[in-house]
Amino acid sequence: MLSSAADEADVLGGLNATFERRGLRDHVYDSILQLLLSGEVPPGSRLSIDTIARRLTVSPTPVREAMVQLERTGLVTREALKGYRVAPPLNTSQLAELFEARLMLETTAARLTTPARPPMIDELRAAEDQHRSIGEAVIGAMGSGSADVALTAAYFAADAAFHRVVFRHCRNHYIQEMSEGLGAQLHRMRQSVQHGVTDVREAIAEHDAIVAAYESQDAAAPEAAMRLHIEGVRSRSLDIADQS
Amino acid sequence: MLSSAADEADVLGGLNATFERRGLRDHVYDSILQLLLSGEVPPGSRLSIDTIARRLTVSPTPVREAMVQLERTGLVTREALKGYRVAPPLNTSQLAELFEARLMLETTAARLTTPARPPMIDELRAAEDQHRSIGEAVIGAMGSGSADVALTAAYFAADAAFHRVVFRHCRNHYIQEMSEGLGAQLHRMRQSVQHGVTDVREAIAEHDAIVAAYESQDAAAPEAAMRLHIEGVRSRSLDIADQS
DNA sequence: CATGCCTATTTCCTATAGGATCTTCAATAT
DNA sequence: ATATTGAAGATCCTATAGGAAATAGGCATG
Repeated sequence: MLSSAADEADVLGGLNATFERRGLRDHVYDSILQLLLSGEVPPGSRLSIDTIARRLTVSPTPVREAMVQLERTGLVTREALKGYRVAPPLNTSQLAELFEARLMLETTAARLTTPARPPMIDELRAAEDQHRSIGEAVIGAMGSGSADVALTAAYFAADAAFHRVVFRHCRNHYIQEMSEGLGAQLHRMRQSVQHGVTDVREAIAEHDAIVAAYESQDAAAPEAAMRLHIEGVRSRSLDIADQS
Repeated sequence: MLSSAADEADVLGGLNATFERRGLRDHVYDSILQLLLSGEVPPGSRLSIDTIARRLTVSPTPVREAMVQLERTGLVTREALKGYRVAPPLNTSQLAELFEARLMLETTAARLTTPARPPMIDELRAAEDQHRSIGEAVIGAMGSGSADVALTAAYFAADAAFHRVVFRHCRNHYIQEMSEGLGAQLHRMRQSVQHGVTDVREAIAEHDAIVAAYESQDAAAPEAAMRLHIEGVRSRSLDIADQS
């Protein structure tokens, strides 16, 4: 994500290091988002405006604006005159709705990217290689019994990157935006499930099937492969959710 | 402690119906939204924070929060240190993307509401009656050559209400939210096309076909009818857009 | 002992003020 | 005549202060 900024720094020799014209509001937004996605704050916790402002050494106004932005993503809830709270975890029915929406988005994106252009297949294959290598590391760590937080986070990031390749190439800003909107909810789900990742082998196999479907020149194959993958993730996740 | 509050609400019935505690921010949001949807402000106009604040006799802070909220809907654009502007009109490719996304949402919603429960069909039929009556008034006004702004606004509202019935009954908050997000963009499109409404007869016929499809007990019929409708709206709108 | 009421503190919400930045417009040099 | 430069005005952005509401705790009462 920082690669473009790093490239500029290489060319310009780090001249305009602090020339970002992004306003203080966006930095505050990133900080709070990172705090929420890290999972350090349990759901239902109060997010005091000026407490956050003091910890970031800014005034409450930009914090308030970042909160409005976060409210629309669904990560925080707001009650008038009572402040903001971390959104409660998703229940089973909300989880089902989330997967239904994701199934719609991913299958549509797969259909819109068929037939696939060569650069997309290259990117997809590279993303899957990354996903597979990290996934095998996760499997190795599972054998030793240690649940590495950073490793699972990297795994989820690689998985998300794989799917993002498809959305990026479907050339539809609205669908892409909807997908990113669901991304935050997905992260919220993973926190609530919390038992780590248990379906690495299945995910790798299904991703490989998706890549193969794009290469097969069959017009209906990518959408079908993507549907199988999302439905597989859904059934596996709902099983885990039912156990708890 | 929570049970007592619920009991009190039951006992008191609908006594405190209009005591919404909605903060000043939401009122400002509604005001600016109405201003934008009215079409009085041309695209690209600057939306000065404190000018709006003075006209609404509030402080700039709630206006700023409402702007953040509007920015995420795509109705206004923000440039750091340069302020907010009314979003520019949609070009042809954006229009195509918008209809592609809408096609995905509406067909999915139609599929999720099949088979239809009786109350939904009743609501749908009532919404279509409303749409038809207003549509016939629009046709009559077109014959006399007068383009009534309020009448066309009512027509678009009736059309949106018809589609909203389906989304409300598909029981998926995420899809419903996405649909409402596209609603603002749709309104923006209608302003840019601006030539009034020219496909009233086609829209009424296609809506009737949708209702008939729900009544037919054919599991695939509603989605197909909805697809035909959206594709019809798309081709008619893109034709108009190409002419201009 | 349980319940309702009252007060104090914390927090949110709005308003106002000052510093930094962009835009506009006029003047000047080429 | 055109492009550049400079300053004035307006606007945005951030910080601080005060009023209003909610929460927590203590106290009186049935």
